[in-house]
Amino acid sequence: MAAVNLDLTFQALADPTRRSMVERLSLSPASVSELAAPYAMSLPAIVQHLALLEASGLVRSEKVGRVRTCRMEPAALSLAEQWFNQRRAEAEQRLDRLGEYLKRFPDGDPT
Amino acid sequence: MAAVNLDLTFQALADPTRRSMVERLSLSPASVSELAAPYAMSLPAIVQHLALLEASGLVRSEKVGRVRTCRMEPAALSLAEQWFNQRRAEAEQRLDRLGEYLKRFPDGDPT
DNA sequence: AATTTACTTAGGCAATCACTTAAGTATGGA
DNA sequence: TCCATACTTAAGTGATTGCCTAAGTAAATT
Repeated sequence: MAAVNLDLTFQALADPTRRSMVERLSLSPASVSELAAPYAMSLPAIVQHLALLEASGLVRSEKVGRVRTCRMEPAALSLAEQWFNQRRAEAEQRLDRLGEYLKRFPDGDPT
Repeated sequence: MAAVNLDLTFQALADPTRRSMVERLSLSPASVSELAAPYAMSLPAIVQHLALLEASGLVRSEKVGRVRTCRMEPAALSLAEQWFNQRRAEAEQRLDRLGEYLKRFPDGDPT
């Protein structure tokens, strides 16, 4: 099972190159060279980005012959999504409590 | 208007201290000292984390007297959420196309 | 067997990060 | 007016990041 951890996931997504690699792989799997093609940087640089994406669990890859094929691991994305959903839920709870309060004391502070 | 940018947002969320500060502020606004209280690190370190959270647009703060009060800026969170939704939508489209394909050629490759 | 393709490994380098301590500056209370 | 509170500014340090070039290795292709 891939290591899924929010630190590494958000870290991986913080870089525009890596985020755009994720966008590419969300469409379909690709080889390292295909993945590298759109970027001006060296292949080793791309492979380093890929290593971070794999460390975060967002991407997995396997080598067949001399070609390494990379694909998304959707579970890692959904872990991050859950974190956002929790924050949103808390914010909404807070607004609900405020709403209740205002319903009971429409003119402001009860003191 | 706060600068909202995915690089800075994910960068901000990649650090466990900052993420936990966001979790705290999702519950209610807090002063800098309140925000700093749970952590072992120095106040300047906390203020630096806060600066990054503000740079990302996730948090906004204002100073009244000698107290700076920090609160969440929900719009910045939802920008990041949208990015995840788009990735998920793409992954689902891909699976839909695969499903269509399998419906037409249930025994595999048509060649 | 020689060459090309597709990565992989190793090392280096400048910039940024996550802290630190020390020394400020306002503000508010006794 | 003195003192504590709530930050704020500045400067330094070691570790990590995001690249690079150069030199591998191993699997096809010719």
